[in-house]
Amino acid sequence: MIRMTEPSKITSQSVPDHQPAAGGIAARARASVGPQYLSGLNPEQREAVETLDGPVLVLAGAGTGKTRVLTTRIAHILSQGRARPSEILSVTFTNKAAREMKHRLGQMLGHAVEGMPWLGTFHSIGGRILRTHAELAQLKSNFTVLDVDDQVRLLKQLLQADNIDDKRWPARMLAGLIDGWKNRGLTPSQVPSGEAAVFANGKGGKLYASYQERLKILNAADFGDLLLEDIRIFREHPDILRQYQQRFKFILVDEYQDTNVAQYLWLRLLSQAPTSFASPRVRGEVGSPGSAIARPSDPGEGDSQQAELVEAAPHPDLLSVSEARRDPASGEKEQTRHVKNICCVGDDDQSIYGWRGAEVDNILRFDHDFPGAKVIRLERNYRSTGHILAAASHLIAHNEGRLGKTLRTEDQDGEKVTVTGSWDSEEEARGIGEEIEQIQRQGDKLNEIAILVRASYQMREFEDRFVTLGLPYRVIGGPRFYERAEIRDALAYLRVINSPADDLAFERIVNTPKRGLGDATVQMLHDHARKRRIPLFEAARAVVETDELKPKARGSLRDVVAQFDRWRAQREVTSHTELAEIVLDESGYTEMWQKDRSADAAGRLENLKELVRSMEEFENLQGFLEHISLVMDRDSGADEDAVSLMTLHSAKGLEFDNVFLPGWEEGLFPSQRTLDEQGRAGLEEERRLGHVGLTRARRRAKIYFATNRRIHGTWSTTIPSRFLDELPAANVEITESKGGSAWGGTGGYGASRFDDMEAFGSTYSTPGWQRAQANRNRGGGGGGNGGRGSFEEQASSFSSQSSSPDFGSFSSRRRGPLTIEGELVAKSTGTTSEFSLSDRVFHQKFGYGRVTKIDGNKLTIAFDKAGEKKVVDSFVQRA
DNA sequence: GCATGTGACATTTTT
DNA sequence: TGTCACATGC
Repeated sequence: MIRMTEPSKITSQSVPDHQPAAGGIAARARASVGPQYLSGLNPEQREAVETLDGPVLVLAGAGTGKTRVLTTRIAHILSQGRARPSEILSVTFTNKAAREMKHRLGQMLGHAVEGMPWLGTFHSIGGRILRTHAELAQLKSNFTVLDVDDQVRLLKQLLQADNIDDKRWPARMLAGLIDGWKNRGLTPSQVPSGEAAVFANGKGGKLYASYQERLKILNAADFGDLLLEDIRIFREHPDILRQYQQRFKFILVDEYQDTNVAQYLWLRLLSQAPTSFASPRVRGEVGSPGSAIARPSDPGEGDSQQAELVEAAPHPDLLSVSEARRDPASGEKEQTRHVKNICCVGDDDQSIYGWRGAEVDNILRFDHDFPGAKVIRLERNYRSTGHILAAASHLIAHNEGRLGKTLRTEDQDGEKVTVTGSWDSEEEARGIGEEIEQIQRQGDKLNEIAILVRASYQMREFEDRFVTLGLPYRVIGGPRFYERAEIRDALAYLRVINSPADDLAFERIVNTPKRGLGDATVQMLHDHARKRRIPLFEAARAVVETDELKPKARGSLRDVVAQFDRWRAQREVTSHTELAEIVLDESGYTEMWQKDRSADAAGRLENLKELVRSMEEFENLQGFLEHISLVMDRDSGADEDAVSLMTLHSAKGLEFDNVFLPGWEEGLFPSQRTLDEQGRAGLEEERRLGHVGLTRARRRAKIYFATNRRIHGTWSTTIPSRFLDELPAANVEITESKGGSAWGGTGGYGASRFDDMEAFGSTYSTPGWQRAQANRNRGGGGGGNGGRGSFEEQASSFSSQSSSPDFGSFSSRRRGPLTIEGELVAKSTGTTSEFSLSDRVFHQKFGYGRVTKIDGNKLTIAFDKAGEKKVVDSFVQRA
């Protein structure tokens, strides 16, 4: 799997990163919790583990064993007797990371993990703290955590109530703004008025305030509140803060580069050593809405933001904070004398969530925020071969705002990173498909192959291709489990049972499945509820006693109310899992999906079962609902051998032997939109994304760019990404597109295109091309003016030759047999298909259809919804 | 209240 | 191009 030059260290070093060492570390650690667990560490890792006192920043480059350091550090703290498990606060961003840490700790320590109650995500721990002190945030401890969808629906109602045109001012936008404010630690009164004014002609701030009010009435909190309300409580109740400060002897933070301001503040408050007296400083001195402060990296925007902030929001917290940030002498030293043992692990070069509020600044300024901090760099990479690492390092070196690390490996050079140009995105997909088959023939597992795209719309082409090839693939990412409609519906039923005041949940399911209770009815209920200041459910109960509704709706609504009353009664005598089954059944919800003929109905029913199954892990309905929105993960389902298809973002933290990186073109990657919106900072983040992509690869990294890409239906000509020029020539090899050669042969297209392929290879790094880029960057993407450089002129002349290079026009020019499809048929065609013409079939992705043509094991199927597709017969089943 | 048509719109997404 | 949200018509 991993080849390195020092065999003796290989196992000890790299195995825990990939699989449990058979009876190794875990067993030894259990036998005697001695220093054995330290033995496999390199000197830097060891230092990161053993430096227990004071603030520590571990800059852990990609593949340098960051999780290992974190878990070993915890083991070390415990084995040294410096703290009990319940005295260690250990936060991650994702449930996956938290689980991974628990798992590894379990291996090292046996059962001690059970006693690590404070290892979890920021939000789950924040939520836990908030539930403990809910009343201080005007909530009950059983408050509901709203997801984005609920959030938006709630905001929509507020907009309507305020007569704001939600076409012009979409609720989603407001949700984004509020989220952003919360990410920055700003309560409604703290939002700079300039910013609050950008929405709906100055109503933004007021809407934020009324949104918060509504949340309290609904006994609900959104994700942002889980941290922001903690911060507020900590600030307003120093005694409570002190309690936590005393409890947590050690704090560990994973992926520190991804923390936002709120998370920073939260950590910062908790990381101060408890003072014996209520500190008069706690309020003013701690914390900083850092993003409101100028980033050193983008002067223009930052300055104005800061000016605006200071001028517009003379909130004591903000002012003292910005001063503290700017002037290290102002009280900060004093304060940090009391900073306790906090260890943050992260990699500024992998900060790719700036657009979501992550502050690279947090990591860049760590030693400023925590003076006296020890900074330890992990630079030895145990993952990638030399060429890959060199390419990634060289690329990221073009960024200016970074702390700087030099990754090194003792691995061999391996294969060079390849860069391949294709005529268009279809050819790119064909070429990659072919290379994957080749890799597969060499005996590599499909599980060790990943395609990492910048934007999810790129996936489609690959999916189509893989479906025709019969190549198993899985898409990673997409909607999370609890975000799926069927799960949210089911949860809504349970929420209404658990908390009759949950109007959002009630509204969601009152007419799902359809019961003839449409907008008019719901509107009526709303009026009633508002007039009498009661929840919707109670309004419904009252309204069915009147004759305000038509008989049909009235009966229907009466049934709903009666059902919920019954279910609530049953709750006392039935287990929560059973209750869930009863509810889904009696409500007609399950039946609704059983009747549904669309392709994903079966999957939805499966998800519902999975939901009920997952409830067993919780003691009761209440406990389940409290955690569901925070800990429910999408199912990974990595058991079968398949190629992974995902965005660069979701690839962070993963690794594969073979990594394909398509779509390295200006506009797509780096994304034009990011460039437009974030300027240079955006470009650097895109570059980090490229760095993340490359460093996912262990043995092979392959980059692609196409000259023509279809974006939203129309073909447009693109130019290769500037990042290609930033790769080091010595570690990169320019290759030809395999997909292109499939047409090989004679005649106009194939030949000229092939020539052009070579032109790509040699042209994209010429001075002319460089100049073209420089012009483009300066000139801001106008139409085809002169002086653009040879490459694009060449490219656009191609596009005029073929205004629409779609599959049809190509295949009609095709001469010889097409090897890709030929091979496919030949491979498994010995068996004739078990299907016959006009058979009714079902396909996972396309749904139901009828077979219209049979060619060996290859079927042409006219799908009811998806139209005509060619599909390998093993992918469909009889309907 | 529901099915069908029409227009706007299109990154990345831990919790 | 394809999806999704809304509006119109039955």
